[in-house]
Order: sequence, then structure tokens, then C-alpha cells
Amino acid sequence: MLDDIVGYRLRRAQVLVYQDYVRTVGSLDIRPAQFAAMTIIGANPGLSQTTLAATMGIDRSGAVILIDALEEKALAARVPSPVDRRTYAIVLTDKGQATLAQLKQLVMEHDDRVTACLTPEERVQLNALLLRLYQG
Amino acid sequence: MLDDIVGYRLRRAQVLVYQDYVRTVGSLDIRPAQFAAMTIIGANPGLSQTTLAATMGIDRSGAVILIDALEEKALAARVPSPVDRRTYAIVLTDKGQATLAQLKQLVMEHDDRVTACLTPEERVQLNALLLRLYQG
DNA sequence: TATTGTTATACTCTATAACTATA
DNA sequence: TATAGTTATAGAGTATAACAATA
Repeated sequence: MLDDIVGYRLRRAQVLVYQDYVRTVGSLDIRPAQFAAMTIIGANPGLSQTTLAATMGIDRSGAVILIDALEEKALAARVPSPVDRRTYAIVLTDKGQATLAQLKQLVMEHDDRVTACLTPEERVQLNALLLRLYQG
Repeated sequence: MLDDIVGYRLRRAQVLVYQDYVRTVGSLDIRPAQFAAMTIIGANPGLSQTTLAATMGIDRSGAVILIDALEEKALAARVPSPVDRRTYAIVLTDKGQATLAQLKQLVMEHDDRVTACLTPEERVQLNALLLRLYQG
């Protein structure tokens, strides 16, 4: 019965994928959520913490902690906005951009390894099905 | 880039599926891991905590906490083994079996709702792909 | 009034390591 | 010596609620 439930299979698959992620990225010590944040900041430099939180589907307070961690490692920075003194423009530092490039390489290798049991077509199919699951 | 990574899509999908699970089962207050444990115990009555942990892919100490919670709610019980005084045979109580039947109904409705955006064939396909992901 | 970022707090989930009692 | 269960502890991840500064 359990094996017919999408939620159960999702969780089991995610645990294994997460473990492989940690093994792969281990030495850099960047958590999956931190990698996601860096990728989003890299693609949308200058966004606010609230926008980042909304994009990632987490609470604003979570974005604060995420940026705190990245700032501590000098990977991201809070730049005061000239137009709205409540908000910061979040950007990657030079070190952050270099680290992100390195991370992307590692994560692609990780993703290939984790999906090695699928054909390229099946991998595309899985991605498409998962997207539809969380988009509608 | 993020949208091409299976791990990222897995996590996003799982968050949404988890939220729907909580909404559906909410009043019964049985966590996903507790439901998984009850289902496994129901299908394998008398198994040990170590076997349960191995089946679920968690640590033995996690199984203790899981069974503690189920025992507190009178859904499961530890029966001393007559042959090996180190182990317990874990079983569902009558209340546990009744609750499990009720839960299975709710979880099936939840799973149908969460996969409503997929055709039956696609749902089968997704399940098969996820299984292969965590089995090989 | 509403919004941004922040802090404090708490709760879930899980792992590690050390312990005990049995085998 | 090895194994089953247990406990204490710690860490990641996340949410809620309240607050100050600013709009």
C-alpha cells in the first residue's frame, strides 16, 4: 500500500538524493537551500529578501537566516536600496559568483549520478511530472 | 538552471504534497513517518524495532521515538518476545488497526488530490520513476 | 496602515554516541 | 563479542509572533 503513495516515494527518493548531494558538495559546506538561494540571487541580482523568500516558498524570517549564513561566508552581501530604506538589494560577491560556478558544476555531476538509472528521456519525463505536481 | 535539477524539483514537490497531507490528516495528528510505521507494522505484525527502522531507512533510535509516540496514543504496543528477551514484537492495537483503516482512506484521497493534475498513466509512470530513483 | 527586515522562540525530524541487558 | 533497545544530545530546517524602521 505504501508503495502506491506518491508522497511516500517522493520522500524516500528525496532522502537518497539529499545524501548524495551532501557527499558531493560536502567540502564546500553549502546546504541545498543555500545553493538554491545563491542560484536565484545569481539570476536575479539585487532582489529583496522578501522576493527571495516568495520565490523559494519559505517565510521571510527564513530568508534572513539564509542570507546571514551566506554573508558570513562572504558569498552574498546586503546592499542598501537607494529608493526604499526598508529593503536591501541582495547580490553575490565576486567570491560568491566563483563559488556558485563551482557549485553548479558539482551539482550537475551529482544530478547526473543520481539519475544514472534513468534514460535521458526518462529524466526529462520525471522532471516534467514533478513540475506539474508542484505547479498545479 | 535550478529547474533542471531533479533534487530541487523533488524537494519542491515534496513540500506541497506534505502540506496537503497535513491538511487532510490534520485532525488525527498522525505524522507521515508515523503513518508509514503503522502501515508497515500492519503488514508485518510482530516485527522488531530494528527491522522497522531498516525497512523505513532510519536509525534504530528513530524507531524508538516513533513507537513511543504510537504507544502513547494506544495505537501500537510492544509485546515481549518469548524467544529473545532483548527484542519486542511490535503490533497494532485494535484502536491502531481501526485508525490505520481510517488513515488509509484519508491518505488515498490525499494522494488522488495531489496527483489530480496527472493522468492515471502518468501517475503510474511517476511512481515507477521515483521507485527506480531510490532503488538503483 | 502596510511592509521590510529582524529577533526570539519553538517544534519536527533525524543522526551520533554511549549506555544496559541480553545473546 | 555482537545485537536490541534506550537515552541524551545536537543539528538542520522551518514556522509563528512580535518588534522597529520606513513607506
